[in-house]
Amino acid sequence: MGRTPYFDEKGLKKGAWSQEEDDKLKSYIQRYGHWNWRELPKYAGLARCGKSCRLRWINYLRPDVRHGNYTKHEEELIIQLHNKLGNRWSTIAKHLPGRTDNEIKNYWHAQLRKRFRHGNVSQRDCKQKSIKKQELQEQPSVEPNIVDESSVLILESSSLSGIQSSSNGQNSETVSTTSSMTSWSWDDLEQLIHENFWNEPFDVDNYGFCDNFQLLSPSQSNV
DNA sequence: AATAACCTCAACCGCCTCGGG
DNA sequence: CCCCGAGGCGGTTGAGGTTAT
Repeated sequence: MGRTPYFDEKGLKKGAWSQEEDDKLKSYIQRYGHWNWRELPKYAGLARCGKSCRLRWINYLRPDVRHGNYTKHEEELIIQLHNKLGNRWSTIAKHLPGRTDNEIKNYWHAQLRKRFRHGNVSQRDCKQKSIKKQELQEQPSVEPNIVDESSVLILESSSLSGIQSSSNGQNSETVSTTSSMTSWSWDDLEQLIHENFWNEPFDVDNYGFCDNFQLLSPSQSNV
């Protein structure tokens, strides 16, 4: 995947990175660090702009970057955090160790696309029909901050059972809850996120945490 | 088997923020 | 203050892969 490599008018390479470029960037940063992104490619022997190098390192080459499927736990966290924070992907990413803002953003948009489809309007259809962004935002069924009952099942876990989606997507002191559930402050949520991530072993295929989740139908979830 | 439709995600673009001069 | 450069961020694009017809 990725874009076809090409050179711009300044002779800088754009598009997909080659293995050789990856190796150069990685070994340079591991040896000298990224002291100046604009100057770095020159010293690393790369015909790339600094921005491109920075993105490649942050989103792909960094040793602590984790790729692969999202757990139900991560999925729920993203939904909850997005409801709380909106499109602040970098902030959301800070709560998911090993995940990058770009990756989370992509994941979220993939989820949104499912919601589009449930409303019989795919993003691709929208693009092809040149529907303007503003027009999209005016459609109630595609409001990104509202958890769509028809397409997103609210996950209930033993540890997160009190957390429900905030319906307005705005920042508030507590995450809204159902009437029978306890309120969660933002601090509680942050603490929970932190504890779960560092205490739970990570294994995508055999993630025991998932066993604690119970899928609720929209009517059950009382959203 | 061929084609269209859809999905995924790496990468780019442009704007914003912040710090230094 | 104001300007400028660098880094950071969010939105968007586009190409390859997958699934449906």
